[in-house]
Amino acid sequence: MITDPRVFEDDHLPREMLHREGAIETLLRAWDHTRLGEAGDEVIIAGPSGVGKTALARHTLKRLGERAAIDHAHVRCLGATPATILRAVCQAVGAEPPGNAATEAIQTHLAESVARPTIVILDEADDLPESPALELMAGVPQLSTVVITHDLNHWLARATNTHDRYAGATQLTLGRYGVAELADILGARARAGLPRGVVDRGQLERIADTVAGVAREGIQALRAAAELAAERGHSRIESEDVDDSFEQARHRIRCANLQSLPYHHHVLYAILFESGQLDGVTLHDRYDTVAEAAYADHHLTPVGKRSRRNKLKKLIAYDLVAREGPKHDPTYVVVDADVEPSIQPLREAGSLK
DNA sequence: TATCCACCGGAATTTATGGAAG
DNA sequence: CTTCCATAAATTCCGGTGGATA
Repeated sequence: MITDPRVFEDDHLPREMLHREGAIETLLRAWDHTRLGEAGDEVIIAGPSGVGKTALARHTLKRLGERAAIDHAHVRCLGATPATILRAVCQAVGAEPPGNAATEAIQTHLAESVARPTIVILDEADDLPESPALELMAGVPQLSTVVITHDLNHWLARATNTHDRYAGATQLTLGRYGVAELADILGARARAGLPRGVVDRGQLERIADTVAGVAREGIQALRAAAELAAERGHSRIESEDVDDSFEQARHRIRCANLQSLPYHHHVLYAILFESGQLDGVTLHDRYDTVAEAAYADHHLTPVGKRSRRNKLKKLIAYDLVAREGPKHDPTYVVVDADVEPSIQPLREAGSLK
């Protein structure tokens, strides 16, 4: 049923950004100087997950690129070190620095390589305000940044070193879409990626309403509904397909999340999956008894308790595991029993008591 | 109520690894 | 070949927290 799968990819850029006209104008104004060869203003875009902060920045930058000579870079900053960020920018302007240059050497290298106005999108920049990366980039003429974060004030409050620079930035806060607005957006995706007439306006509005205006979720739900309809042999999307689309979309994300994690996480997940739920003490005990067998034919070795806590936290962040019960001694439970572990490290290590 | 204990999670430190320059 | 710089993962250290116990 899906005629163009790319339309539903997370990083797909639509030809038009519906209902963000004002924001686009604001951004273009902030970058007006680039047409004179100067650096643009600094920009901060804030708002909740999945409302199109990144898409807005990329889309507007693309438009700007059609009429001005600029370079741009898109850096995902989550967990990135200052050197990693500077390196990514270097790469975007076509000047790879030596593989292990000192951080300051990379900055010098970058300053020499930037030949025209350059705009750097610092995506997932919530942890960035304290980072030396900002100061280093501030020292490069013709370079300006777009900071993307969830909470504008929280970010500014922590930006001590570069506060002056960013306090004067163009600040944009995006909210969740209204039901009608998001339905428009979903309609555009449907026209681009689905056959005519397989979904109606009422269904789009229902999706938009259920996901509470979060575009990313809405788009994935629409895709899931189309896939379910195809599996069930429907010639168009039925309401039962919409019913099940949300769980299907979440399920897919969870499976992908689990697959993306390293082996240690899989061991912990498999242990939890075996029982469905465990308290912290039993979980650690179980890990200890099972560890040798689980890691036997693996180049990795079992990890200590502190590290297990971090893995567990990651599993929780990925919505694979939840903590329930009192804060003190909570129970860890598998969120989705249909997400199967990829390993069974426990078979040969005896059964549970 | 005061004290104790086990776990949580932030921060600093250690360890392993790898590329590049001298 | 050795040294320098960097990253990533894991461990150590430690203060905070909340339930249990005397």
